[in-house]
Amino acid sequence: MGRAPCCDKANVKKGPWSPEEDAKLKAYIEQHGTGGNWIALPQKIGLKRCGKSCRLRWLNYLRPNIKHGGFSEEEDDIICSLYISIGSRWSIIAAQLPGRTDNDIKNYWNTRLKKKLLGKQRKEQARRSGCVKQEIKREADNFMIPVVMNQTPYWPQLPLDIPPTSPNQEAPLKDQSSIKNLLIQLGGRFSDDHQQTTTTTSIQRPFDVSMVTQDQIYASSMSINSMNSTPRSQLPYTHYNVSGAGPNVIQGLENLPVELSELLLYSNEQPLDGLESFYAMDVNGSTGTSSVESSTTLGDISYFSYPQMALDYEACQQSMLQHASFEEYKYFGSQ
DNA sequence: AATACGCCCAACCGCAACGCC
DNA sequence: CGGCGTTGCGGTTGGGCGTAT
Repeated sequence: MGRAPCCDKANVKKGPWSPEEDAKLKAYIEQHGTGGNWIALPQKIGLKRCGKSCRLRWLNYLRPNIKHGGFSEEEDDIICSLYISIGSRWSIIAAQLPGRTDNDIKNYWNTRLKKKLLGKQRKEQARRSGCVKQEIKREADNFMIPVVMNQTPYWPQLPLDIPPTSPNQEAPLKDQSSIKNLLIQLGGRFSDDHQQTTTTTSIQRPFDVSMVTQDQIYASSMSINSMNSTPRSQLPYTHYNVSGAGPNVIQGLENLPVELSELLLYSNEQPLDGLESFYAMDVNGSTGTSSVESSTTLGDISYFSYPQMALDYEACQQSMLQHASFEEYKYFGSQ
């Protein structure tokens, strides 16, 4: 027997809301609030709607100061940057964009931004010759990669020495610098924040797993997960170096179509529109290539020797791995 | 003009977290 | 501490609309 439905599905209206329904709901909430009980609300006001549906309608459409469409370049920047850092945590991303709803951002990402970014990647990819793919595969053999657990690629969530996140850090980020701070904690760097970033992060990667205890890894994992309402996998992760370890394939990606794997490997090679503020810098502190929008040539994967950039690369890979669907592969990877 | 196709977005669904008893 | 109801979240769906053929 399954869970009891939240409402009598046979007796609720579904589909688009009428202006009358909107008016009823809006008037009631503006006057009385939600009463802390969405389930009971539709009955109170005589709406044949599920409580969840009322809540969604209010939050996504009727609530004051909601903006629809017309995303600015700055908003694009923020969405892209946060997505690369934390993935599809739409509610968190929406919290940084006043007037935007998670649903709106999710739709915007899925229908436009993602295509914009991946489309650019594909263009760049197509521009490059097949021999370049060979090159990056060879270089990838020297990349520190995560162990596959239960056949599911598990990419590290965070730098090991990020300080524990305080509850205060869950407060909404009100401005670009706050967002930068968040991204810095997550491994990003910005061209105009050299001094700050070099002091707030001191990532040592690739690292020797033998020097890190499982407890440390787990504690770090938990600290970053604490930023999010829903902790992700809490499995400890382990790195090992596959240099000279046989198959010419990245562990953890072998179950993915090779084109997708390559797309992931390409994912930080060229500038992406809307990410201008999300820069990495090299060890000399000069503004330059970023993990996300690196201009690093394929033959030059020196960013692996730059700890920060290796981290950014991982973040990008992780994000792509976790969120690239097979449909994307079919669409982008087969063209 | 008719039809097919693709895009966009509002809304739904299922699940996990949360909170109360 | 466990059960249950509610809330919040992210993925998915389906219909409207614009564009291409």
